[in-house]
Amino acid sequence: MNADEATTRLLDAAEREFYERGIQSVGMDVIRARSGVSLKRLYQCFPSKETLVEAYLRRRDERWRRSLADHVAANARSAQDAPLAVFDWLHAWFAERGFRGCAFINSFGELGATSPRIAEAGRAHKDALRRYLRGLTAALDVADPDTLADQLLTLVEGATVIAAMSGDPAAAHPAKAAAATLLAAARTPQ
Amino acid sequence: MNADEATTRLLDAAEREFYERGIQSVGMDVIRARSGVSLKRLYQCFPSKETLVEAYLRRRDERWRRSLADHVAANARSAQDAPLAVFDWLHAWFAERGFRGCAFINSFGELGATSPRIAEAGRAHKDALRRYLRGLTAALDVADPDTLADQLLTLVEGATVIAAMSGDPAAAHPAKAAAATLLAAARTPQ
DNA sequence: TGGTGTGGAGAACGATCATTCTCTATCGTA
DNA sequence: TACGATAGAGAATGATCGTTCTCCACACCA
Repeated sequence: MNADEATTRLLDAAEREFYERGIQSVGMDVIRARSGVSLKRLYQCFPSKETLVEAYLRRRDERWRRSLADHVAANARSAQDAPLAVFDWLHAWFAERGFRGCAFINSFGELGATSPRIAEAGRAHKDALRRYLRGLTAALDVADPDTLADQLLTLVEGATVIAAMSGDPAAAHPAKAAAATLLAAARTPQ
Repeated sequence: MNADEATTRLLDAAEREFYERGIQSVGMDVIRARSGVSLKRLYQCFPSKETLVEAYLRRRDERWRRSLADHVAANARSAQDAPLAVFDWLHAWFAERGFRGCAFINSFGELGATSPRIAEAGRAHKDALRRYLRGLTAALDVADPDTLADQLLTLVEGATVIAAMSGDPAAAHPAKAAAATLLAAARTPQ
């Protein structure tokens, strides 16, 4: 097995285990066992657990945002419809087997106070998501697209937290309805 | 020192340390040192770390919700204003020194998959908050107060997560503005 | 064929942690 | 004052974890 394949297998195992059970609950030996990569190779690819966690978060960030953007690009019928498609994608995500909330919120709560690198990875993810939503609202004819994007971001995060803790994917519905109301109100200022 | 005082000091130390640094990052010896309660007494009051964590969460739940309800009761000028007062209280909370997000979201992400009791404490907190918000929206003349309460809950959770990760208390502002828009729209169905 | 380096398996190390145990001192009571 | 129970300090225990080290097998090259 070459170093590239080992890296991929390590990140796959890390994502599965860390996301499912939390970071501190998963030892490096579990990563070794689930990836089939020896400990020596593991520490060649990632010199510490923290670097492995950071790499897991950064890869997940990219994949998560690409999946969201792809869905919105493929399913939104208009620029006005795009922000609502975000919540359809969220609902599907919430309903996935093994959904356990936002990996960045979870790892931030667990290690944000201890590890600046993990805290920063979480901030980077949220910033990128905010930029994406601003891109969607900038295409609309509304007075304050940035504030609207911040409101949508608030709904996205809130729905994710509620879906995770309640275990009910329907948490996406009030969020989508709220987003629709905000969009309509932003289009027709009093 | 009697058992009651020991319990109080233990819960005080637990809340300070667990909230600030996360649960798994704080050992029982730290709780002993910061509370001034001996290990023997500690384990008489709480037979395991998990029971201490659960007690910390339940006490924090009550205090947090009472503080919110007191603020809203004291500052809301009308039933229509009450939901917005929630976000003023949130903003003040976000600006507190040592604010580090919602203790229940954090502990859920850290240990929800491992400890059913901690997961349940988080659900209980969110359910109680939802009931409180439903109480506020039930007093309004709106078509669907329960859905409105769920939307407010989504905004509350989202603002809390964003404020924690960004470190910026201003996350309360777009949430409050969104709440105002939703309230106005609920009062005047098209 | 012999030497060298790489990789894997897993033992070893050192630290930390939850929990329990030991020893000693203190205190209320007769 | 003498005794029995209780409490505190902190050592001990047993487990886990991140990380490193040892040992051996195998492949590549002269």
